[in-house]
Amino acid sequence: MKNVTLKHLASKLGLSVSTVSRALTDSYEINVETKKRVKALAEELNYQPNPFAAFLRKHISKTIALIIPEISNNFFSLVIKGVETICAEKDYYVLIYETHEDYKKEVRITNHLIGGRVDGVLISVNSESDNCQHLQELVDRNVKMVMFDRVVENFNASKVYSDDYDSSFAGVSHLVNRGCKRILFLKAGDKLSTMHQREKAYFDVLEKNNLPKDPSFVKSFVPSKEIDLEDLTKFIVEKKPDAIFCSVERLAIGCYDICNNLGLNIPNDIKIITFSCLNVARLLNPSLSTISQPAFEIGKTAARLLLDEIEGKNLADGFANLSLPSTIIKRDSTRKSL
Amino acid sequence: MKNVTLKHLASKLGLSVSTVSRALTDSYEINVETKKRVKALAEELNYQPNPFAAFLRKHISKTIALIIPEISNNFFSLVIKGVETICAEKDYYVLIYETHEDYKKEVRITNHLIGGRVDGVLISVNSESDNCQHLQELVDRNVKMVMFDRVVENFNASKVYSDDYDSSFAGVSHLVNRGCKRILFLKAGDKLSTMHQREKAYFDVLEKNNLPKDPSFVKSFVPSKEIDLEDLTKFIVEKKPDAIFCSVERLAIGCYDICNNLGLNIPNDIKIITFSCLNVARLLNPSLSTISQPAFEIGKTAARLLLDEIEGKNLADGFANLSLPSTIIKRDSTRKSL
DNA sequence: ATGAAAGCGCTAACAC
DNA sequence: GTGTTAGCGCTTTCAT
Repeated sequence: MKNVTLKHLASKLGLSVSTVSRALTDSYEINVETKKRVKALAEELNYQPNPFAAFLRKHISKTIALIIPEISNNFFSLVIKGVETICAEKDYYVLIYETHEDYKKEVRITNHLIGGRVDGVLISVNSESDNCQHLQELVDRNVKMVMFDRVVENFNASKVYSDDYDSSFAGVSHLVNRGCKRILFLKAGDKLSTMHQREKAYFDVLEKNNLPKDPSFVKSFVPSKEIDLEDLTKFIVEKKPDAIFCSVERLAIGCYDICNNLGLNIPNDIKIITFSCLNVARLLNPSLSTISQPAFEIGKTAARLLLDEIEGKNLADGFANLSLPSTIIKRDSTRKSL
Repeated sequence: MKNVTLKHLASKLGLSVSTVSRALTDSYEINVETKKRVKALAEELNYQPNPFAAFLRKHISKTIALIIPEISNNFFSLVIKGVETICAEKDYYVLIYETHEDYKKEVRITNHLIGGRVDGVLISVNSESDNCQHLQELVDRNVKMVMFDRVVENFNASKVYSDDYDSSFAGVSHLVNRGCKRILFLKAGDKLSTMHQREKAYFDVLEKNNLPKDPSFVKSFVPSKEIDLEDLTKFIVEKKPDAIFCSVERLAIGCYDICNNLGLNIPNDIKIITFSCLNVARLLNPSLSTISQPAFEIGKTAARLLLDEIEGKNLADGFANLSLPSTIIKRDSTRKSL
């Protein structure tokens, strides 16, 4: 069975291609009866317009790209869900790309998008680079862009992120309130503004509470690599922390494993809190205290901003800059020690 | 900045469009020097071919669709990763669609794909329907298809799934070996062959061990809905099981919560084993025994089959039918009772 | 109210 | 080797 085209419909109906096209788009100039006939046959043969041909004329693909570091990650898969929700409503299609935290892959992807494959891009940048030329080029070629979560501070685009500073401040303060004095901060990457915010909050809490601010208590991990558990174990043994503030879920999971190995009791020996959207955090042993970013909302908000921009419903005053609140949930991993 | 087209390049170089096109595809008929000049300029201006125009000529989009019930699900997000891995290698692009277990959405999606948007489709069908006309229509219009995990038995397409019967048999046998006699089976949906396999294995184990085969010990949940915890609680209270065999992770999580509420100890009062790809299963309280399907492998294998089919590297003998082995991991939730 | 024809950017058959 | 031309399926002037 061949695909049904306008031409087919036209010849079957004894009409011209252009009439059929107009009938299907409900043009006011077309006779009501004709419209009915056309639509009936289109329905019957299940005519589906060829999106590529339409694009070539209109330069609108009704497709956006979603560029993220990793799909199998609770945070990002919730973001995807949010994006899909909005795009489905507005009949946009979503192309998902993974960078695996690799700058080169990110460049390859954005180059690929230059050809005019998509109307816009939602991106959470990789954590390894601060060079944004490839992003600028996309924007220059009129591909709309909205950044989310991992945003580039000095880049001209709308941005949606979470309240990294405030929620980190609350998280570390919670540890201090539980009596912790030797708090490690485990970072994922050095270049992201999100990480800078979290680190700043960490030190500010220490300062506010007159606790020593020791830079050697901060350790940075390369997000694209497996966590080096041996290395982390050494670090923990050496620093003898009474708490760990993790900036990503994977680090907290690693800490759980290490504490189990070392026979350290959570929370009596060490308390742990982490950024995470893990839905079974309450069922862990012990249940894990989390700072949960509003991933689904971030996805929805970023998608809405992007589609508005694509459709010209632009904000009068330049770019949006939205911070959405995270939720801090205190569970047993930061319970008072016995 | 306008997008760079072949026309631009051609006029800048004083060549015809077709020469430029051929130079870029490394046609043997083009002068080496010319090729160099063309490629240099293309590089300089970062020329990216318009994929829509190319498609319109060649009817090859180098894009496939991946249709799954849910993205934020450990199993499916690993499948996505597998698919992406293969497709990235071969320079194919992946369009991800979610059905949310909704038959109508699935039809809407497949209709959308009829227009010629993709060269092929990877699908894990929704669990609510047994009508495959919409899938047949896609295939009829020459869109290649490979089914994975949730396959339709009597549909003509290559299929990749896991060893549902064998792994279920092993899982239920494990419970019986631990001394369990009142084992509940919690199903997700009634229409999928995967569920039939799992159910058959469940009853076969009971029969083999001369345990009563009581159909009222099987309960079916609608996968698209939130689990009704009250209802499930009643069921557990009424049946007084000593073990629960869950066919999806969400059900096991629900059981954990219920046992916590009822003050039932896992594994002493009730043992639990479930199909799941949860990577923190070992850290739950108690650690959760799982049957883990090879999600990443399933994704890779299905993608390979599909791309081969698209590129005409067809299997001589019709369709592939591959079953990949799951891994059963025995943890504390099925530990011997004290 | 309908049709004819041009053109989106690209490829490929056919000249020369 | 390179240019000319037609056409993929669609939308959109411009005619009628």
